[in-house]
Amino acid sequence: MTEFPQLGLSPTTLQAVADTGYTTATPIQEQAIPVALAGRDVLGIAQTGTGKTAAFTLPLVDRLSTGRARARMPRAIVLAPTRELADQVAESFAKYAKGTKLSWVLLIGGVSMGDQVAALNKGVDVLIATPGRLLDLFERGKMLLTGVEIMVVDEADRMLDMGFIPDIERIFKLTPPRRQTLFFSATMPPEITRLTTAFLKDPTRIEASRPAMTADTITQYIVRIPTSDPKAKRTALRALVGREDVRNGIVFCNRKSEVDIVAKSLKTHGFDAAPIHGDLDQSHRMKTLADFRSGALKILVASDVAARGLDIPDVSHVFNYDVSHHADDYVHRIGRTGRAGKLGQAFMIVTPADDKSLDKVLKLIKKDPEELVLDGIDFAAIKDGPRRDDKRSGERGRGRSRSSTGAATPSAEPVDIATVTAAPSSQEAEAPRSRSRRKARPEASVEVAAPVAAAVEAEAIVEPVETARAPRTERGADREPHLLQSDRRGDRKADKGDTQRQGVRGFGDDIPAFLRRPVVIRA
DNA sequence: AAAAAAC
Repeated sequence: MTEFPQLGLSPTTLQAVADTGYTTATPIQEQAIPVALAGRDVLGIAQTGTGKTAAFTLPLVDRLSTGRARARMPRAIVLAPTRELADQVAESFAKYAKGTKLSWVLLIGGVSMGDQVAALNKGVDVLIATPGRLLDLFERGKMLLTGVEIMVVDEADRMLDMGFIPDIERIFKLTPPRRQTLFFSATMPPEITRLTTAFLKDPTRIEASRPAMTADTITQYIVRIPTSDPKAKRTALRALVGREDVRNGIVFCNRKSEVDIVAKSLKTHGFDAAPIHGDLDQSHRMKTLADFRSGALKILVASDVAARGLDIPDVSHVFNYDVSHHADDYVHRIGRTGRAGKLGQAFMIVTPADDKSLDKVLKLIKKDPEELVLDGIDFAAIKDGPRRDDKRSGERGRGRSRSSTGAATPSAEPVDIATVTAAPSSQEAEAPRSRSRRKARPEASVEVAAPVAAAVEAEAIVEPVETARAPRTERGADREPHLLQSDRRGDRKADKGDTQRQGVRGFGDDIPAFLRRPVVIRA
């Protein structure tokens, strides 16, 4: 048990810590803070919930508080994989840099650049950033990174998953080699090891005592249902959420479209729920998360954007509406509950189609969660019941379905107070032959107006020639403007109508016949 | 089978 005052932090920083109410350092803090204060590199193998953020924020604040930033010359960078995590780090700065003159700015995408640029111009000590926006601003000449004294990389293995490693590498190279680096990752796959050997100097390796694969504070349950029909799954979910005493809970889905549908279904049935995923605009994401944190929102329906790292101290329930395809995602998801010594419960709805994924999860967690049986739901009736018109649009997993989801009418689905009882063991309920999910949507083929599709084709055809003449820049800003405007997202809609008249760009009046034919792209 | 991240 180490108390914060023993770690060598300055009185100002210690005061800020005291104000938060923390007195005892976590193992990762206890080990990393003295090393970081001494100016040495740290390689921290630790997951969220171990106090990692404070482990780098505190020494960062302490070491930077003596100097002052110049315009466009930040002194430190903290990189995080998602916008929400970056924001979380910024909150940590707000707490711990309180008594200092340090300034910081959150550089993330999805929000206007104006304030970010203004802060850079004025001079800001710490950039807390996602890689894309940081590089974007750098390329626009908004800052120099030659004055960076400390660089922090958080959740490096997740950055790897997300394909950020080249960006991280690039940012490393833009900062001076003599900088101090604090590098954190929950796991150390080879690619991450390569990065650390290339960019860290004689780092002190610190391993936070590996928390058990899943914490003992989390009780896990499996809820098997006999069909993977989305409507049946939603019914099961609502029954489950309804019978639990949910103070606040997160429902995880595998797809963004499903997140929307499930959130809507819960709302329609009177639950206080809201969706969060990467297609929602950033201010909306932030507000939803803030509401959930403050308790103003009870149920967060989320994609895996919220699976890792988010630190919400007191989540009572996690519901896995879908089984994660990657077992480690499951561990991260349920890790949103049972935090800070609190008790949590995690449920996973399992359909016959999930066998493979479930096996992987069970193998990883090395536990055998108790099985619950949802009584009182007639799954066969849901599946085979009278087909309503809007049902199909609800299942049209592509684009926005106009007429809401099958769940729009409360009476449509036999919901209600299904009772849940512990099952003796394996359950005999045989799965009615589950209609193959993907086949059930011929709508998934999309008819595309000829010129648009043609433009898409045209890229493939013309590109080699263009490339030979003048290599494109990586980031797309300087693409040949006369060719393919239409594959840029924002332009697509506009072009659809226009190109009909204009023909296909780049072909003048001589459009090959095959480009004029309607094209069907299969999903 | 997916999600995330820049305009």
